[in-house]
Order: sequence, then structure tokens, then C-alpha cells
Amino acid sequence: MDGYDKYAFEPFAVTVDLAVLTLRADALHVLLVERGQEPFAGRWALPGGFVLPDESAEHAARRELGEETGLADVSGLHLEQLRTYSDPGRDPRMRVVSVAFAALLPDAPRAHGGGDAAQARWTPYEAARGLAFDHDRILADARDRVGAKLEYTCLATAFCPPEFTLGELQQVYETVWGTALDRPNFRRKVLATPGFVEAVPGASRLTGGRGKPAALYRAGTAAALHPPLLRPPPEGRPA
Amino acid sequence: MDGYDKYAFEPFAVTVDLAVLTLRADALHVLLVERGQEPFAGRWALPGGFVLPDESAEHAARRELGEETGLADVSGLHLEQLRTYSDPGRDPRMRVVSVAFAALLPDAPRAHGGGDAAQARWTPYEAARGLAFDHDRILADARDRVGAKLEYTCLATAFCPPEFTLGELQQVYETVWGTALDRPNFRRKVLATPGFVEAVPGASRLTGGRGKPAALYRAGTAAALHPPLLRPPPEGRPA
DNA sequence: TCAAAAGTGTTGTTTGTACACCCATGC
DNA sequence: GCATGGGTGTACAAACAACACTTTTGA
Repeated sequence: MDGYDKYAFEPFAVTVDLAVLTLRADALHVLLVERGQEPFAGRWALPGGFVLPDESAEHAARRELGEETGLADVSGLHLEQLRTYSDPGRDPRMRVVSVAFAALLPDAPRAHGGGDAAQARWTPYEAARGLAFDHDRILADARDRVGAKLEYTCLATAFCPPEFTLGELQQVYETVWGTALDRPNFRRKVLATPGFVEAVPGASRLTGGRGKPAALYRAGTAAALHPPLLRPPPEGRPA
Repeated sequence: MDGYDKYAFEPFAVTVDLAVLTLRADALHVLLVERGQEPFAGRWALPGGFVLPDESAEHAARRELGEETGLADVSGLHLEQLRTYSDPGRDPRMRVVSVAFAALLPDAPRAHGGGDAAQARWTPYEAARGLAFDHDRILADARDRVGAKLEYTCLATAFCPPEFTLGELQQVYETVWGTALDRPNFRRKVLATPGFVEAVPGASRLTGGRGKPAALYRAGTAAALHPPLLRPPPEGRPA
């Protein structure tokens, strides 16, 4: 950090890459853009872009999030830094260091090709393979991180609309983890955690067209979950 | 990412900053270097340096770790990316984006002023305040991360020498968390977690000069802890 | 023989899990 | 009525926390 010279080193480009995740039809979806230019022209990639000279990576990420999703207000969306990818060869053109973010959306708005992307599309997570650059890796890391954070934080509400039912919240866990949970027990755990959700008095909503209308809840103020809501251990290894 | 030009944007410098943590005399210590030049000349800072044109941030971090600690072999040390700090004003000289890492050492080697640092010194965590740049924040984030990861990973062994006693392992938890743990229960939890530690057959060591020699263990192969070893919730909120 | 540190046992409580069961609604 | 999804109760098992107790060493 000492003996500096602005141009002493080969310039690094700093970009942000976004893993924008949402739940659609009970499946995890990710927002992808089709690349219009080389390298990887025609391939799908995570949305992203350069960090501008006078903004932070967080600012750039939220700016890109607005441009790519076409949402008017992205200020309330959950946006979280994942990690930074800096392998020298990750971009064939030049030295690009990318700060990756995960964004969580309650509902999938229409995808539209905003910014410099040819087009944007919501893709099921399972089908999002063969992405440009090291984006397969970034996407996998995003999913791992989100799955892990569901256990010990209130992150699940970031996938839900402002008012949601406990069934919808449970669906978040089941979809991201790919496991079924016992409904009565899930309900008790969530309600027993102070600050996870708060009831909307009197409100209720029909979910599947049939059945008893479910009570509505809002996200609470707590950030961490004590005790955690552990996902069932993978088969074959009894705790 | 399209329509690129190597020099179209103001160059970003990319650096790494290291929060090198160890346990010394049952207290968390961090390696600090005294800055020799402006800005912040004479102030203490986390060790770090530029990422070279042909290396990743991880490579730069391990290289700096070797230079700053003076250790011959740093290949086995735990080194983990924390997050990236990119506020436009964080370095008054120019645009510097820093990828922060946490490094965990089993034992505090002598600190020596290596590289471009005037001198390096192990400082108790509590006394490390008023650091240069945003290093107070980075250091606090490192401590938070390490404390949290002790709960659900086998990270604690990274603070221990190759062979250690369960009492020493417990000391890691107690020091980082600042809480006392019940020894019999701690012992059972650790031994009940497959892959956390493995016994060294027949070996034992006297720890406090007195008392029964303790059996020795090595770090196991597991990375995650299922179930987690939760720290006692802060007073006043019964789980 | 005592202090100190390691290691084992036991007991009561809490938590988790796997269900069975009732409730409200649309068809 | 009946299928569907929401919500409650309960009983067994596993896990946890607190603490008494034994063992092995140095002084």
C-alpha cells in the first residue's frame, strides 16, 4: 500500500456479478442474460457490470439489479455479498476481478432485456448450466450460501411477498433445500422464534383455491434464528 | 462487460488485507503492522498488499501471510476470504478495492517486520482500535465471522497445533466466544461429532504442570458440524 | 495428602419428531 | 360429502445442561 503510483500496476477492472434468485412455480429460478458479444457470445451468463469510479460494489450491484430486473424499486430487496472471484484467467480479455452478490426476490417479475444485455430470462436453477466465464461456480456458491443461511437466519422471508402464509414460508425451505418438512413442527418452530414473523391481525388468504384460508404474517425484525432451523441431515448418517 | 476497453475506466487498485488471528495467553491476538508512510503514517494497520497482475486474491493473501508472519510454510494455515471492501473513499490516494481475508494460526510465532511494513506486532484483539483505513471494521467482521463459524464448522482446530488436547480445543471456544463451557458436555459433543477430531493412540500431555495428562487428538476430516455446537444465548433471552 | 486437571456417570428438563386429529373452505 | 390445505394436540425419543464423582498426575 506504500510507494503507490496510480498507473504502476496493470489496471484491474472491477465488476459485479449477480445471482438473482426467486421462487417460481415451487422451483428455484435464476435470472440469466444472453451475451451479445464475444467472448461467450450467445451463451447465458449472470447479469452484472462494471463498478463505476465513484460507487461501491454494493451500489453497483443494486444499480444493476434495478436495470436487469426492470423493477422500479429495488431498495427493499435482499442483496448480499457472496465473495470475490479473482482468478487471473477468468476473463480472456483482461484482468477482471468480480465481486459476486446474491439477490433474493419475492416474486418473479417479467424479465426484460435491460442495459447491455441482449435479453434476460428466468431459468430454473437446475437448467442453468454451461454459463459464461466462471458463472456456474458463482451460481452454485450462491445456492449453497442461501441454503445454509436459511438454517440460522430469517432470510427465507426475503423470498416472500410483504404478507405471506406459513405454508408459503415453508415452501421456501422445502424448495431451496429440496426436502419435505413436517408442517405442524415447522409452524411451531417459526412461531416460537421471537422476531421471525409477526401476525397480521385478522388477515387471511386462500392459497390453493381450496382449503381453509391461512393466516397472514409479515417479516419480523430479527435477523438471526436462535435456535437454528436445521435441515434434516442427508440420509444414512444418523446424528 | 461488453464494449470493453482496458483503459476506458479509471484504474482500480486491488489489494488484500489480512486479519491474522491467533490465541496467546488465552486471549485473541491479531497481527498488526505499523505504517511507515502517509496516509496514516505511524498508525497500526492490518497487513496486506497489492494483488499482482498474474495472481488471484487468494494467492496474494497467502503470499502476504508468509511475508508478514515470517513463517517458512504457510500452506497448511487456514485462510478464508471474508468479503470485499470497496467504498470509494476508503483510501484517500486512489480507488482501492480490498479483498479481506481471515487467517488462523495455531501458535504465535515471533512477529518480525517483513515486507514493506515498518514493524509487525501481535496485539490483543481488545486493544486493536483506531487502525488505519477501514481496518477496524474489517477486523470486527473477521472476529464475528470466526465466532459464528465455530458453531457449525470444525474451524476451531485451525487455532490448535497438530496435536492438541480437548482442554485446549475448549479454550479456543471459550476465548473467542468469551463464555465458559461445561467441560464434560463439551467433551461429549466433540467426540460425538464424527470427523471433528481423531484420537492419537497412546499419546498424552501434561497441560498445566499439574493434573492428569490429557489425551491428544488431531483434527479430523469433517468440515461441517452436525449438529452445531451453539454458543450460549446472551443473557436475558431464554431459548 | 492435597491441589489441579482429565475423564465418567447420572438425572431432570428441554427439544425434536412423528403422528393423529379437528377446522374451514371450494367444488 | 369430500378433497384440500390450515391449524392443534400428544406421546415417544433424542439431545442438552447441570452437577456429583472418580482418576491421575506434580508438589
